[in-house]
Amino acid sequence: MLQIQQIRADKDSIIDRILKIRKLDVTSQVNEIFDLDLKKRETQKTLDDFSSKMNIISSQIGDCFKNGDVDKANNLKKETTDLKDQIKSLKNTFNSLDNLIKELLYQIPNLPHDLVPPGKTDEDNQIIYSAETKNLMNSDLLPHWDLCSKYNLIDFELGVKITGAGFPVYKGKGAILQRALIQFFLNEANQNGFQELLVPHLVNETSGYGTGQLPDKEGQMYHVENDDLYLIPTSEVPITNIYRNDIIEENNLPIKHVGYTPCFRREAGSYGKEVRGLNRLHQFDKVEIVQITHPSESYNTLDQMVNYVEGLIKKLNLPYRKLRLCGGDLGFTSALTYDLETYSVGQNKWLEVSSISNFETFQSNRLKLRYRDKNRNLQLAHTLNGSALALPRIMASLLEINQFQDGIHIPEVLKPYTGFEKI
RNA sequence: GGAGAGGUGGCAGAGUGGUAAUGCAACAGCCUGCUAAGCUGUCAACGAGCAAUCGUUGCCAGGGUUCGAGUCCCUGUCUCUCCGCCA
Repeated sequence: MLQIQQIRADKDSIIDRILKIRKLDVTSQVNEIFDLDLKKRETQKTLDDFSSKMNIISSQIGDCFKNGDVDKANNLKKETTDLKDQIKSLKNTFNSLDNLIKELLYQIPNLPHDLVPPGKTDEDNQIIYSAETKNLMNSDLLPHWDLCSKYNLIDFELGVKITGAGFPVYKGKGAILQRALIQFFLNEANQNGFQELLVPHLVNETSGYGTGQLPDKEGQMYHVENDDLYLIPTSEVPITNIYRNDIIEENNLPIKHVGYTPCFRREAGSYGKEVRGLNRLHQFDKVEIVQITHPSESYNTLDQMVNYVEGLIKKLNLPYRKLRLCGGDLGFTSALTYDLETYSVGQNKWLEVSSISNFETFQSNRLKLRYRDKNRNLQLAHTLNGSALALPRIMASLLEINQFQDGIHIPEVLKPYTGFEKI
């Protein structure tokens, strides 16, 4: 959530920027917030004055009772009745203004960074690097779903039987390969200074708001109504929320975590070949890296994280490309996002395997995640996260590009983890 | 799931209706050959003011009673103990 101070200071440039880069018009919401904020502060001033009067009278009454001056006390009591009503109604006004402002603030997306290209759809994303794919195309190559049934690696039908579409069952070497990838990603992250966490797969409503999934993506999460808990759509939610309401000493920054969890997404509205095979699932595995940094460091950190994830893809020998997301494609909470996509030779298309974002203070403001600076003042920290990596599409690309007459060859770096060299 | 007890600042821990003691830790300043100690202040949110500063709020959350609530009442929630169930 944007800080109210930003809107007070410079609301027009916020409106401009979101319109120009994200192609989203928030004029009326921002102006309304601005006006309501004025009213809110006015209300607080009167409320404070009245409360102050009330406090003074109350303590006078206390003194009177101590001195046995009951008549005077009773007279003073009469004075308070009016005051009391006014305070009550001012408080109601204040609270409803406060809630209105919050609701509206929740609807304003993050301000895009200078590097974000303007644009509406994924066609406006900037391609920063792309592997050459011409030589890779070959109509004999099978898509991964065919490979999965040919070698009995993943059974999509079985998942339908026991749960529903989008919940595949991994079998035998398919399951082992999946586990090997997870282990590989976790070990690499550990070696790069990310502390590993194993976190809950369900979170409460507050956590959902903390990282911004709520209210923006309400319909995308599975909701357990009996206990009012949500299945996590990414481990970003539990990991970042660990630091909700926390104050971190400046010299403990940056904080670096890695976590593996399954992720659950309802993916309402998805259909057709977009959801074929491993392309889009309701439950999938992901290793996620999260960092909390000093504001002055967050963009360096973002670059490092992107480099790190690129390194993983390179070690797996997968052709990939790197995109800088345009305003329209940029997530609600993000200020700058890079996507990494690996090439699917069996489908002749790019698959998003990682999304790495800097949220600046957008999440930390909601989370009240702060650090204490050199002057002992509290400042909002910056939060970042990225997939490192999302398993299903890596699996898809990997199976497809390593298919040969004699089977599927396991990439060199994974052999120690799988214990076999070929499927 | 049933019964009981409890939730107070970074931590520890007082406080049963009069406006949050005290200790430890941390930070800043002062003081003293050095160190230790000592003294003073700070340590949450919001608002007003150029500022020193001032006001309001804050004792798990939300309501209520009262001139006044950490304290009394109601609801929720979490923790602990006992019982039940269980990998």
